[in-house]
Amino acid sequence: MSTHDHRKSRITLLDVARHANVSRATASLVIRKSPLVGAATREKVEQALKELGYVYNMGAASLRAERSNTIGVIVPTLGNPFYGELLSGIDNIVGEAEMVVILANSGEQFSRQSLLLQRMREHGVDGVIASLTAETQPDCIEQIADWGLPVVQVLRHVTGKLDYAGVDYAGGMQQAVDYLASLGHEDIAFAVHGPVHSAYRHRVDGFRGAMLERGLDPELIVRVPMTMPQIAQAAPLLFEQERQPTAAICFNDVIALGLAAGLYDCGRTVGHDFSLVGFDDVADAEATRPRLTSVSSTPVTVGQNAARLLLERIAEPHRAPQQIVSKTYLKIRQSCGPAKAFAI
Amino acid sequence: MSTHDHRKSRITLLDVARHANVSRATASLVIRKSPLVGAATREKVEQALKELGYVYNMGAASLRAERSNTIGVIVPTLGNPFYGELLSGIDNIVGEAEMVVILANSGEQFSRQSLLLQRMREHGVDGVIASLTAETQPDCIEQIADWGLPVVQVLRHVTGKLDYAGVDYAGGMQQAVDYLASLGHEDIAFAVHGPVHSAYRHRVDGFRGAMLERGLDPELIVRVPMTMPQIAQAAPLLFEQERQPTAAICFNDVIALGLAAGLYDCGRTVGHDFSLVGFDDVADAEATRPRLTSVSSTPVTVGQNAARLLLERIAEPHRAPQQIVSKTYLKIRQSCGPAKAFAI
DNA sequence: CTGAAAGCGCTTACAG
DNA sequence: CTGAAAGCGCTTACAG
Repeated sequence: MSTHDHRKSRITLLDVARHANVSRATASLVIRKSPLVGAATREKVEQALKELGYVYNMGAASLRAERSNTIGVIVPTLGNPFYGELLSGIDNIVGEAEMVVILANSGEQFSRQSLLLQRMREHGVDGVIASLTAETQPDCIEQIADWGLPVVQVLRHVTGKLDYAGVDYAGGMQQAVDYLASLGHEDIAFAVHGPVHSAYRHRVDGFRGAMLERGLDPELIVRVPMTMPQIAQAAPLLFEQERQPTAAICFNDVIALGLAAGLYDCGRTVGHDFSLVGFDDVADAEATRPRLTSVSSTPVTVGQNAARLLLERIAEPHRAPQQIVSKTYLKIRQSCGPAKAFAI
Repeated sequence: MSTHDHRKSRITLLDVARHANVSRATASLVIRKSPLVGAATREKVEQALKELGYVYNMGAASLRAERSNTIGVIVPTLGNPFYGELLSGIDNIVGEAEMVVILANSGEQFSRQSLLLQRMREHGVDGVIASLTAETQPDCIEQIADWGLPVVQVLRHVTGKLDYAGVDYAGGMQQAVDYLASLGHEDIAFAVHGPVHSAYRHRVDGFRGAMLERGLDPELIVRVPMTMPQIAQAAPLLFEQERQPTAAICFNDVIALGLAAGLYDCGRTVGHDFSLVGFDDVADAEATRPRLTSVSSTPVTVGQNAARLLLERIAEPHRAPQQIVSKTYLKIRQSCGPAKAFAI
């Protein structure tokens, strides 16, 4: 193959060293900003570096140093803007540490996730941040840690033996329920969808707990489809329950936005005839009318936490597993109003 | 540092070869699925691979083979869901090729973009897909190609000397203008924001061209802010122009969604009092009421095109620069209605 | 179809 | 503070 025949033959550290009249080891020290090398020598070498247009070969360095300055990130989807923000947060911190992220998308498929994990291992990543699929068993993921590959779980918690950065979903649910209750709502639905992972269970448990605490019926849980138009069409489901809810909390903003649209289609006025609380507080929560009240789950912060946890773990492989659970906060806008009796 | 002392000492190809009673070169051939090796030998080696739990060391292979099976992707932001979909498309194709993507976010900053490009080069990526910042000059990016690093431009076109995968923005504008004109609109605004790059200019030029073609005033271009709430607040700007528009085409759906909200706040009924066409057709276009009519720019497809172009370029470095410009299509929903005279 | 040798470009002890 | 040597784990010609 002539794949690389246009590639200029590489300038190596040895070339630089010769040009500067030092040994290769010295040049290496200069590059890595070691304090062991004298100012004059450093100067000479840096000059040579520039004159020759030297490019550091991370691959070669990795091979020797057994560290690639690369971390893997596995997300279950890139369709939800929430994950874009999470990635932003991760990218911030990883970039600051002069490392680089290898991104992959599992599509919520366990088998694909395994493949990606394997691929990342072959690429020699220094660690992995993953939002694991619902099917992931604790031993599966602990085994990866046994490979010597640090893993931090993000958003979805599978095992207590590994680091985790997530969101206090139960607390968020509590905030949503408290708020609706303060407006007089008693029949509150919880609209959910998607695979049943820890983030799902924590939300459901949080909802049930908060409702029970107030002596309210915690069983008004309705499952809706995945895509926007389907969710909108499913809005009438809310009223086919045994008890008629006057408000709904949504698993995420995708559902909230979809239901808001569907309720509109049914002739309901959100914030007046019916109250709606979203979850995540994505950018578009601000763009619908009425503006969507939503529990913010601060994805950028969660991403940053996960990245910090991973960097710390890499530096200190044997410390006890850490957890950082971010508080949510309720962003009150216009989609909720006081409860009132109304006829269908 | 004891960073890696928990790492099991690695099984190498040599270990495998010994275990299978063959030479290292033979084991290497088996791994790379070369047809040169006999079935019996292959069997033996594959057995050994499994028994020892061998993990391929891509880093070592890269060093020797001068190919990392890694490609770099630089996006200007991760906040817009549009880029999430673009990444999905890239990830598909790159993953199929058993390669991996290194992701970075330039934040629309040229200096950061330069840093990232350099970093990717040091990591030895086989090529880069980049949505370049507005300040990027042709020579800057051509120089990168001179490094021997294949680059494909995505969405934003800087130079004809390198591959490009994009969208027929001018065609999309034509579709939007034609559609609004067919509804009787004559005073059509174009709402824009953000940095002035090729994708920006092509849209503006497309708008102007399409308007002129019909003898309509092409100068109703209004700049709005970047964030959702600010855009909504800026909606009245539409009516502070010399001529009162009865419709607006938006640079992207973020603007369209923001303006739709702002128009609602002004007491206008979108699709009735005022017509709105978005651009990109993101998921939420389906979720607002009235549903947003939008020019779809098929981001997943564009991502796939860019990735294919890059893989081809890597295989064939000397072929002429290619361009793949995807057609847009108008997704008609509910946000446009017939033009009619109305008093403010 | 298989083997022995060299080398990709670094970093790491070890001397001095 | 600097240098000479070894080696990270693979692939690549080159023989046979």
